Amino acid sequence: RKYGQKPIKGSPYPRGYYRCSTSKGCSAKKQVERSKTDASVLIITYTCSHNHPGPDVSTTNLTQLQPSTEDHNLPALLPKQEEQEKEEQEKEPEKEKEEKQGKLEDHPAMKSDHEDHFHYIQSPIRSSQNIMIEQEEDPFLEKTHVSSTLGFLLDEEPLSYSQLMSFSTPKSEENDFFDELEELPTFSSFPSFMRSNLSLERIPSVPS
DNA sequence: CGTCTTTGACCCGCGC
DNA sequence: GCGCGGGTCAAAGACG
Repeated sequence: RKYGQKPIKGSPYPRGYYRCSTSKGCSAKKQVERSKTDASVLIITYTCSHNHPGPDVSTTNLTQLQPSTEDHNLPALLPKQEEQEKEEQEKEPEKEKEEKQGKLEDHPAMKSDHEDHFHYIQSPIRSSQNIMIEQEEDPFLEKTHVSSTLGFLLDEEPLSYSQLMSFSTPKSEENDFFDELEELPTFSSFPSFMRSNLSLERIPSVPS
């Protein structure tokens, strides 16, 4: 659940703050911001871990992923996030209705643009590094979780990670930015699986 | 009616 | 001690 948003000094893009709302005591948090250097790159930072089992594992798809992610700090939670993200995604489009949507529909080209970016983004390594750095720098973050998360991301699928972060819409408005943000988190949770997932999710969001 | 997103204000830590 | 930047809280509005 989003609980705050702040403009960041050296970045034209704001940073969004998300917290796990599944459980009161859960202190799992997530920060999402767009790289100032690469608008197509999203930087997602996870803080703390969930102190509760995954809520609705009903997200069948995720279930598959879970086995591998289990060891990582983002276990069942991931699924949950995915759900949230999904919801958000749906919501976001609503906004677009008012302003952006028109744009998207009007500019189907954007879609291709999107895909292009994807490709482009795929150069992951750099993104991953960014993330790691941020997390490590942050003393507040639970290094344990962070490192494991990052490590697993990097080790297992740096690419996926980059994909997560990478978004298209460099010039897109903030709304778009956030919209995408939601999706990213999901990916981070799912290593290899993410890729397909990502594609799937993204597609729907893009009106054809 | 309940829940969630958005946004402004407040608080805290850090650097100068 | 002051100012700046970042993170969180709380109120208002919007939506389902």
